[in-house]
Amino acid sequence: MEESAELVAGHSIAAVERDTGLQKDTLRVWERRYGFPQPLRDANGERVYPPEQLERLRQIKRLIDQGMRPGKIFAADAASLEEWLGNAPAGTDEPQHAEFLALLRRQRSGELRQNLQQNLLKLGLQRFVTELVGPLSVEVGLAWKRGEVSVAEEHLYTEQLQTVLRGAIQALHNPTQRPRILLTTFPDEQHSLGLLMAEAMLAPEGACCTSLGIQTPLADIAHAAISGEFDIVALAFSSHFPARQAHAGLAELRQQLPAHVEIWVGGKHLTERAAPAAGLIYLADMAALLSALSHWRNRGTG
Amino acid sequence: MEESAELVAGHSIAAVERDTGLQKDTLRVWERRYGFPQPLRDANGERVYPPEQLERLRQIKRLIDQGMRPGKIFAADAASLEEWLGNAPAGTDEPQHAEFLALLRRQRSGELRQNLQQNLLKLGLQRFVTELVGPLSVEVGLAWKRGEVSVAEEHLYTEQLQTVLRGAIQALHNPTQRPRILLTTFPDEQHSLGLLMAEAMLAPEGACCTSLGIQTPLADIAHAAISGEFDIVALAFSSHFPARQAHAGLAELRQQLPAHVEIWVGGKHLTERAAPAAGLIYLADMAALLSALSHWRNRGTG
DNA sequence: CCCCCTATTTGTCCTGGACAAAAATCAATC
DNA sequence: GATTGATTTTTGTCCAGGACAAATAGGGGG
Repeated sequence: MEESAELVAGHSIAAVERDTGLQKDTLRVWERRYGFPQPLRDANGERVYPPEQLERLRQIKRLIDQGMRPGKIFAADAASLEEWLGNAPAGTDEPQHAEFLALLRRQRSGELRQNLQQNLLKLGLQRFVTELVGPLSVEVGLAWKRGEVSVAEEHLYTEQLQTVLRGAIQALHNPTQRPRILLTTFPDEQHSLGLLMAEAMLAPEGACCTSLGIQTPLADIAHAAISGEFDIVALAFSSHFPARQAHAGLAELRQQLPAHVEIWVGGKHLTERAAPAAGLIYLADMAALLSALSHWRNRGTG
Repeated sequence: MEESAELVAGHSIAAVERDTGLQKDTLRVWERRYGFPQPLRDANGERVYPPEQLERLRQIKRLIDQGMRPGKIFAADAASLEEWLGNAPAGTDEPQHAEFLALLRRQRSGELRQNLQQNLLKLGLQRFVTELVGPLSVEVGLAWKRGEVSVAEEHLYTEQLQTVLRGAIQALHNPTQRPRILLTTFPDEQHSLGLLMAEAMLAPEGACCTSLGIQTPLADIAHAAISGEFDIVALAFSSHFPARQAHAGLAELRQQLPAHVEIWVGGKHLTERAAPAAGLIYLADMAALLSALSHWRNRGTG
């Protein structure tokens, strides 16, 4: 019922699904439409994927995650595929970032954290976020796309950064001040760093931040905001969150919340596209959080 | 391509797969063979599962995970099914837990964290985990199932607990000692608290823990373990992770890792079922981590 | 009681067709 | 020329119903 061992021959379709994240149906329909992958068959007629094809599928998945379309990928030959994987738009590596990336690639989690901690003390929390963490996270993402950093190493980065940021935020928590801000994301959103960075920007300003973490259902966000008497609901969206889904959800949330509760929308790709929905405040970057905050305070007192 | 919202009508087969851990093929073949579930159909002829059937499927999955066979379950009537399920040893609410739950329901995140922090100081990190956090997390989960606690409140609990645990762990990190333990979960696993609790148990013992957080692809776990020269890979599984998927993945991981790297498997429901896969060390609870650790040390020095 | 053989149960895989959401392309307007 | 709206193409998921092997249960010997 389940492949076992599979000594050298290859992998079952279930194993490929596990390893690549591509659904079984997708693998079969690709084979039918594009002629790749073209697995061998065992005695029972079941697909057996050789290791090379699995590796190629992993690469293809990476390209698709980057937004490339299957049609183009399968039409291309091996040469241009290699090229796409290697086409680093060479973000000018600042020397500081190169150092972090080197630590990451060598899995020196302790040193990495120490280094982050030192920079936090040197820069202060807010500049730490805007000047170091923001750009560095982008850089790590790019390095992952280029295949220079593995998923495991990206996770390592996230973990260490979480520890450092949470430690700093914890010390600043002030439960009595205003505004009261509820931070969270929609369901399907996987990335929590944006929330932590936002909290790190707002906490030193004396805002009372409460984070629900990622993936809070819409109805729960609205209910929590009302019953917790929050002034602002801040939503974070990572760059590949479907814009359509975001706008639909935001419209519904706006409707469920009383007008005096502001909704802050973080996520560069949502601000770029002109989508001037009423009653929403779009924030292009972390610095914009500060102006939005002072704006709220001026309004409140003025 | 993907269901969204699904206001009240019901759930797609993909949603049911996500929620129950039962594969799409299994759901279809049950319908064919046993006549249950019997989902409605939408305009396009696709299955739409009403909430009651989804709930029943969840119950059935629980019974199967306990070792009961589908044939018996589907042959039984509703009464005896209730009876099978009813033998749950009603968790006696300790007064301390009631207090935490009350804070949670009133969204007093600050007081909640303070309270957790005080208990941490009072009990020490390891007893804090085994005596308070473990039982309390189960209690919160049950309260959620009973509808007494919302998703938002559960998230709030997770966030506060993360802050407290990470703060405590950070101070203990010791990068030079042995064994070096890599902590993470398989893809599809959503819950990170188990990892943090494990780290909290191990760090005071002088183990060098590195957490990759949740959802690390199999190949990346193996690669990171080897290149990082880890002695142990510890995987956490929450109670509803599909056992089948877990065992398949563990077998493959065992194959990809050198024999001298131990694999520790955390998750009560995986240890209950007799699944004596060779080369894996099953841990029924947090306390078992300590005996596994001393076992490793005796072996290493003995 | 344990071990081996057979029968049943049960989950996964298969094929090939269909369709809707998302993306891309094209058309028309300010 | 750029933005909006309609149309076409691409692409992932779903369906039916048949097949088969691993897992389990049942039945004798030793």
